[in-house]
Amino acid sequence: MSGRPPFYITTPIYYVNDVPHIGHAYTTIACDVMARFKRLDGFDVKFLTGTDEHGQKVEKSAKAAGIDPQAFTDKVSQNFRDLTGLLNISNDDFIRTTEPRHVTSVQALWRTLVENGEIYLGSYAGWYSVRDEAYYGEDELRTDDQGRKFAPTGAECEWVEELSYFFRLSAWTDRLLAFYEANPSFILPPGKRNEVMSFVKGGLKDLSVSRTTFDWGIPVPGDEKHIMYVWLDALTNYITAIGYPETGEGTPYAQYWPGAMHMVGKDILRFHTVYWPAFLMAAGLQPPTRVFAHGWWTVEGEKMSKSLGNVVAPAELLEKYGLDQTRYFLMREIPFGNDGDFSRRAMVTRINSELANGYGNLAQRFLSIIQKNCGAVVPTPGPFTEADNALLDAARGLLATLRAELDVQAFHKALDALWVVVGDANRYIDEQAPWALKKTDPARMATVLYVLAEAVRRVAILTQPFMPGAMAKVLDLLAVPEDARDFAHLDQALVPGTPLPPPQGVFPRHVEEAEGAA
RNA sequence: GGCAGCGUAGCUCAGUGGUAGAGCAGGGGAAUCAUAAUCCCUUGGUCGGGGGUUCAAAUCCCUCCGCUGCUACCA
Repeated sequence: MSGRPPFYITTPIYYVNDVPHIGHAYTTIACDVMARFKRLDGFDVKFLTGTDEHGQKVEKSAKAAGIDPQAFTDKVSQNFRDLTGLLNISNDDFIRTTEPRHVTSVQALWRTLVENGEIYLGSYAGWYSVRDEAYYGEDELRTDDQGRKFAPTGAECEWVEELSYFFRLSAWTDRLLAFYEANPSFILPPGKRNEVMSFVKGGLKDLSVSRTTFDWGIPVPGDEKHIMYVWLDALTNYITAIGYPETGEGTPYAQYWPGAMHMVGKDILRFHTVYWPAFLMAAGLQPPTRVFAHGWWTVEGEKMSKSLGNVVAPAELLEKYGLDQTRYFLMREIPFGNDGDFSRRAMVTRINSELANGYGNLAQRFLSIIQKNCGAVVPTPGPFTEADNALLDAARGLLATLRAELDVQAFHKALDALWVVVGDANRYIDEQAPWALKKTDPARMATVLYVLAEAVRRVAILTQPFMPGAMAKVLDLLAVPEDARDFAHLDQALVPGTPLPPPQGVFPRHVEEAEGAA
């Protein structure tokens, strides 16, 4: 227990049947930036990611691979665990829906819902596509000359009737709308909130929450022929990880819930903003605080797809462009929440123009003057001029700006604000021209270099959430102690006389190698 | 079809009533500490078309064209 305010952030649990791609990396990196920012800002952070491992598709894939589902998921889940290492993700936990703690949690939630009269046994009938794992409405289907029915996806459908448990979602329409009204920033960005609200306003039907057509899932307590609906299973991971069903005082649940923020792709927005709050409220629990739906990346202007063969593997990017560069690009290139395009050209432009030329070169130029002319120690400043204070004030103002931007997940704006100060610093060094002061006024030169070092120290501390590796290097170059790199130490200025190591490039320029038209 | 949104400089976008903006790209210049990086100046738009309200519209209203999202159990 600590007095620090709690902050709980989650990625979706990734479906193990997928191969990790840039989209997974994007979601996870965004969460990592939030988590690191909040930690540096003094919050007690819990950051969760993991894998979703149940369902008919997994069962089939396992069968196709000739192994049992558990062995199969053990194997593929590791792909996502590896991804967190690759991306330097600071998650505190990695949950798998096949873990005992999760089975316990989901079954407890189920029992509570049953006790509360929110679940009843009914029967579900409709046109079902095995391939799509989905039911379709009569009006959606196409009938061929032999009377066979086909889904819009082209998959053949069959009439299926099965016993199923239902969740009384219809009863929650008004209470959900009231919840959205009372919590305007529950769903971000605002456009998505409107979509969800208009969907709910259209009225909700009860939701089938169990299946009997396959086995790979969590059994319904007391009626084990039934497997729980995948979303009831999957969504519950967010409270499993904080110890549900233990919710009493002093538990992680009591500490972190309901102050949770779920980061999701726009495709799974409804499950998180309609079903999930309804499940929770029906169980007498509170909905989370924030669900943010981000957009999708295209690649060189085209939709990413297996058939096009243009799926971008995270490892490939990291190898080619570097980890922090990739993290920076993904957070900077498009307004968070919008769709955007990933292009090699844009990537290289940002790396060279903003990282290498803008930031890296700035550090290199004043650090090398210090190295050569100030005895390789933090210079001793004299009185500050108006120009000095202007730059320092700009750097001092960043914390408030970043807090406000990250409060609504505006990562691109946060980076933009940081780079405004980088630009200020580049103008400042040109205007002050310390290389000229070297001969005319060494004391003034020392002041200018000190001001630059201080400004860059602040910028570097605040940029850590986005590029932890590179910023650690910058802070090393400024000899900032490792325990003085959180936001509480922003006002702890550099100490004149502190020895500085020889400067090293932090962001190398990216030079395209000659290569084929790949 | 219904609901919502978008269409502003070559590209990506900001700007929601008061003489059109940023970054990148293009052109010219300065400087030389630095990763041939930086800084300054600059070319460029009848703000999708048309109509209306207003002293004044990219900004409000109507209409047309084009594009996008959502429209339930498709990870």
